[in-house]
Amino acid sequence: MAHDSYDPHEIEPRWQALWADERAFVEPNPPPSELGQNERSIYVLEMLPYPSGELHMGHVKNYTLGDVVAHFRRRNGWRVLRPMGYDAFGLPAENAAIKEGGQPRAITERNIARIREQMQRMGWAIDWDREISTHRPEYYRWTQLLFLKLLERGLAYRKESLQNWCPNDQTVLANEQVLDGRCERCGVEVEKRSLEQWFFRITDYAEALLGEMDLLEQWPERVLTMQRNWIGRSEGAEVVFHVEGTEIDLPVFTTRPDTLFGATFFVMAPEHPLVPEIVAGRPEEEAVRAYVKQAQSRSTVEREEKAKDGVFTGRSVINPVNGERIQIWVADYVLMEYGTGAIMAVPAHDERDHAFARNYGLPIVQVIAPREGEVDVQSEAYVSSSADDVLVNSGEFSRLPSPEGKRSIVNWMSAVGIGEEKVGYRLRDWLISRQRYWGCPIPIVYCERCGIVPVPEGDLPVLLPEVSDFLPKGRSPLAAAEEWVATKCPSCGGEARRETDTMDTFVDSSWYFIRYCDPRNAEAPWDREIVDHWMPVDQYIGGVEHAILHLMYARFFTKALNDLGLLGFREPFARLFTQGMIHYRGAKMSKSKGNVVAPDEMIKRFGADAVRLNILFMGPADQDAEWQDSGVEGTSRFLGRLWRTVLEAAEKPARSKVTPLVRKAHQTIAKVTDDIDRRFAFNTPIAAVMELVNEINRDPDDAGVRFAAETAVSLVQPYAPHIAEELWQRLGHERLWQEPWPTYDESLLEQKTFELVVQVNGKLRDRIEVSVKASEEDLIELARSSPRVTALLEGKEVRKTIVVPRKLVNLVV
RNA sequence: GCCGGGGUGGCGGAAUGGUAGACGCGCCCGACUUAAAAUCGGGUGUCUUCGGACGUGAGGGUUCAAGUCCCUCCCCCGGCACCA
Repeated sequence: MAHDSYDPHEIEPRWQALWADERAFVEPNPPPSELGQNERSIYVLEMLPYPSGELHMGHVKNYTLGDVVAHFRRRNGWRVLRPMGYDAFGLPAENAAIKEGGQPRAITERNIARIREQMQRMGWAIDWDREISTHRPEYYRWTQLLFLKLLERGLAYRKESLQNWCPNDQTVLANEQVLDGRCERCGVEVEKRSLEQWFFRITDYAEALLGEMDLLEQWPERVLTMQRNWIGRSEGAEVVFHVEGTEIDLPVFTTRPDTLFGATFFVMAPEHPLVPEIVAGRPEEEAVRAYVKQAQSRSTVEREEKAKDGVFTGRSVINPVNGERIQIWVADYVLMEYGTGAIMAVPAHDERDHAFARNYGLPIVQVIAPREGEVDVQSEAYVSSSADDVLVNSGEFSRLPSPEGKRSIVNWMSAVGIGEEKVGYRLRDWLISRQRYWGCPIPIVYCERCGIVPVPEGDLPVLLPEVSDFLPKGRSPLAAAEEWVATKCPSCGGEARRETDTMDTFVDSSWYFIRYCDPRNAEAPWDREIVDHWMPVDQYIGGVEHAILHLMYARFFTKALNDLGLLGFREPFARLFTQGMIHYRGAKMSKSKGNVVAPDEMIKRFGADAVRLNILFMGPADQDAEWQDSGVEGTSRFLGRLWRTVLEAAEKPARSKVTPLVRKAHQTIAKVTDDIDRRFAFNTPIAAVMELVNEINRDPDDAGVRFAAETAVSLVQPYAPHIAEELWQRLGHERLWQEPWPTYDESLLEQKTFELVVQVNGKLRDRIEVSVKASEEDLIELARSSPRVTALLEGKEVRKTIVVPRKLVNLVV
């Protein structure tokens, strides 16, 4: 009988409408009496999308992965929280407003409408009742409240310091947003500017961010490594050097206290605040001032590339371990941002100090020696962290092994009060101020009398006013909104001005996963009981590009909110899966490279199911993958084959006979279930279902055809839900999304016979079809009597026989 | 330099220490068709004297048996790096 042919464009919208009608994927919060009973509840979350007008392949991969997990869990009897929203503040909308005119708000709303529609066309099983967007007052009101909570606890603060400034985007950037001295967004080289800005004290959490990685057993190693690198913990000591002839003490941080006796000079960063005081009134003052000025005009990149230079200050410090006078220099190879902005220089054992010493003829004294052999520290620094090294020229500490030397010197220093153990971090506090318009206003007022005054919680939200000019001018466009800026001090009622900077958008996305649990709460950012019911997120899925930025900020927020008593957990994301990127024509698929394949185009041609199937069939989801133009054609062709195969099978009666096809179906259930659940592999289940369908076509008269076809449809549902529902219905059933996940019968996993592999000396010599009931002795006998084997055994003695039941026999001669 | 992840046909990739290359793409042959598309069937690692031999970045090792475990090395990708 002839069937209609597979038409995704007819099927897909119909089922999407039905899912919406029947509220198929809406998961309301449990009633208060059931909060906390969450054994069969799971929170599946994918990273919050930025709503550009266009869905891209990265989104398709991300949300289809989540979709498979969500469907799989739901059909296995779990309550699944799977929300969606938009990371809607940010520069692109503002830049679009500058370019095309209009308000960022309107542009953003338009883009959200478009991307939502595209997502709905993908058929993702999302609870749209929980939709949020970070740019709406109902959301950012609470972002502001959380800022105030952090402020109250001393975790938000304002300070003046040298910051990364992007001259293109006309705003400061957090350290995390600078790559190789360039703006992570636009690629322009960043400058240094001294500005007063708002920070979050993430460095207070450096230890927790490292230590509590234990709670993240399921995170990919590479992400943890990146975060560890970023935090950059190093153990050492802080040692105080006294500046001769002044009242000034200068502390330095060193990881090598065992080299203290080798400190032959001292270096301060050009930006060190005490440099002017040290040289004031001295003959060297002019030269030092000139050097500092020159250093400040050089970019970070320039500083690194040039030879190490510096200038003598005319002053000396006293080396506290041996009382020796050593010269103080100012040099820009010492960074103000790390440690104390000053170092003790040990040229014998540090390459940088060595280069500097050679340039200026400063003394080089060896204090570390290998246990055996000689090194010439005059020609090259001896940099080694070997436990076999010993101290030399170090007074009473000489001849101690290096690790012991470290300990002894630190102990002695803390006893006499000149130094102590100290841990240093590379991590800096998170700079959150942005001199841009389209972001969450910082709820702060500046009053001449009262200073920095937080906006009272009851006055939130501080609404973002509409302005007409978004062109960046080095200060926030909000500063031009005079009526908005001028306000009354909440504390004294006098004249005051609002903070005009907005928050980094990473603040918005550092707590959205919490809001999803209780998205319509108008009294508070969330109800803790509800949040503790769903959170932490059981399975988080997203791009590896957020390994440091978003994932570290969100971890910090969660810990801080936990310390504030607002949450009952320390880590936001229990399990993390990072997907690989999509490449096309040799480069990462991206708008800026001009090599995007629009999912929308693909849907128009092949339907959402084929696109979904293809993106996961491409390869292991955690690896980067090259987009193949012919790929979707392949999966589309498979869906056509599935369609025809199932419709033919639908005409056959259901029988309960155990046939080879029934066994194959059970094997496929086992394989698909294990792959999705335990291995988190999404490409191989598709191959397994393809195999099953091929098998059905190979033997369409097998009595198990109908069962096998139903199994194939059921197993493919998380990947291709539209065609699966349609076929399920045509097979005479109701709603497949509500159908329990198929189970397999362990006893049917084995075929009646198997192919016995016969090896001689480990080499494949023959394959024999054998009943699974054959005993070991039978197998050996069969193997030995194979004609191809007897020829090889001729005149030889079998020394050893290995039998792997139901697999192979290996005869060793 | 340090840390992490990789390296398998023409391509994407598959393989709890047990048949290397499942599944798909591409290509070749055939069927259907006036023809084409679609679809269906068959073939497709390399070499071969058609018996086989060789083959998972290179070289060693463990094992009855290694893509898989161990050692040495090469290459590619990512992170960190003037961080004291």
